Order: sequence, then structure tokens, then C-alpha cells
Amino acid sequence: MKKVELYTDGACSGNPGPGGWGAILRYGEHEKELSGGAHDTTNNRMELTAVIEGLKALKEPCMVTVYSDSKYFCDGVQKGWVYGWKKRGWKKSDGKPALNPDLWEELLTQLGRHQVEIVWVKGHAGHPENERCDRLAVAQSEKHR
Amino acid sequence: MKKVELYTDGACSGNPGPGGWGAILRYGEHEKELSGGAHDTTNNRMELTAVIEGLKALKEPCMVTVYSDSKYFCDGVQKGWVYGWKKRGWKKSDGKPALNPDLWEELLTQLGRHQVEIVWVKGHAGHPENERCDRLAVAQSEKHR
RNA sequence: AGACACCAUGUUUG
DNA sequence: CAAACATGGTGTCT
Repeated sequence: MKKVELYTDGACSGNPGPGGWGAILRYGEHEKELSGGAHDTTNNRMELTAVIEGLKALKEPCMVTVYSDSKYFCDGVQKGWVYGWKKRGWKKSDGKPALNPDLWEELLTQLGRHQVEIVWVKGHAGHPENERCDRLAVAQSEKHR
Repeated sequence: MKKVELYTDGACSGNPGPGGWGAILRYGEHEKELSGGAHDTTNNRMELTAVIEGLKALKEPCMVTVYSDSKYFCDGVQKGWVYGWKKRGWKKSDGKPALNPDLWEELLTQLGRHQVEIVWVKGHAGHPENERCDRLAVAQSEKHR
């Protein structure tokens, strides 16, 4: 399996409001930038979308290291929250609905396709790829207003 | 009898953990701020303490309107929970012990001294005195860590 | 099952 | 400075 690095970030002006996401895929020397946005969305939806779109862009199953600054995404997977929500019919521990089940379902599909390792990076802390993704995301959020 | 307004709030970092309470007494133009804290306590103990200390600070029996955001306190008195617990020897309806009987006893003493009306206010909803009490309480909880 | 409060964490903004 | 998006938990009661 090919070893790939995926850097992601999301932005959302107003939150909720117009938002964007950015992703950088790196395979050896090769690098690919992806980005997109939506007219009315949230920061967390954009963070999830960045990861989903990054993974979907891979034509074959890979070993992927995903770098994200979103605890919502990182903990949602690494601490197993998402599996609990799904098991309970997209309810949280307090019985209230877990949000964004559409995106989490898509994400689970992609996580099943690849061998994924997740690394949380602190936002706005000088991480070069994270900042590039941030700029991609912000540009898209401006496009979608 | 003098007409007095009492605003109260409690805070507890960690819950249980270091906590604080804040109270504002208003009599006409006069206003007095009270606050205090404890090293290891709970949010509900601080909410009750804020009311108790506010009422204790009155040197004579008064007509007091108490403003609190705690349903534990407001319903405990207004729905008569506390009288039931006391009658049953500090047991709840399910037979298990009612908690914080020390504070509830002190509170009943103070309620007997004054003519008290209770008003529940939603927390963090722009109520100015409630927010001032919150800041007093938080400051104390930081002092007691 | 419901309610209120208290807290912990990160991100996104204004 | 303060708010929204999202999650985990405890303190307490009915």
C-alpha cells in the first residue's frame, strides 16, 4: 500500500455562514491541493469535509496519515465517539442527537477503505501545511459568500 | 420590613473541585458584594452557600427577593422538596439520602428569619447582576485552587 | 425519561 | 473583549 500524507483544515466565516475547506495530499514527491466550500455551513462540517474529500481523492486504498487541528474530528475517531453514536442510532451519551451524521457516515466509509492514522496538530502554531490548508479554506469561504 | 434584593451565583472548577460563590445585596441605593469559596466542593454547594451567606448578612428580618439560576435551589424550596426530605430524615422519595443536608438546614433557618420570594433567572442570558455574581464566584474559585 | 447548573477540550469566527 | 460549533463529564433533583 502506498504511504500518503493528508493535511486538512476548515474555515467558516460567521459560523454558521459561508465556509471552505482545504486539503493537501502528499505521496513521495507528488503533492496535490484540493479545496471546496459551501454557502451555509459550520466550521466543524468543513473540518470533516476536508478529511472526507482528501480520502475520497485517493484512487486506491492507502496508508494515510491525516493531520487535522480539529478535536471534533480527531477525538470523534480516536476516542471512538463516532462508533458509539452510530451504535446508538446517532445519539450522544446524553441521548440527544449526534450532529452531522451524514458526514460521519461518509467518513466511516473512507476510514474503512484506507489504513488511517490520525495526528492532531495545534492550529495557528506555525505548522506549514496546516497554514496552507487554512489559506485554501479561507479563500473558498470567501468565494462562497 | 425592609425590602431587599439578593442576587446569587456559584461556580466550581472541575466539579467537584475548587469553587466559589458570589452574592449582591441591594437595599434601595445601597449595594453590597459578598463572595467566598472552598478548596474542594461542588457547584450545587456553592449555589446554596451563596444564598445562605446573602441571607445571613442581613442584620434584621427582611422581605427578600432572591435571584438564582439554580433549579436545585429554586425548586428545592419552591416545589417543597426540602420540606419532604427533612420530614423523612433527609431521605429522598426513593429512600436514598438527600445530599447537602447541612446546607439545606442552614438555608431553612434563614428562610424562617426572612420573608423570601424566589425568582429563577436563566444563566448566561445577559442578566447583569447574575453575571456579576458569576464573576465574583469564578474569581473565588480561582483563589481557592 | 426530563430539567437546571457547573466544568473540561479543541476549533471557527465577530 | 464575547459568541458559535461540537464533544466529553459531574452535581443534583423529579
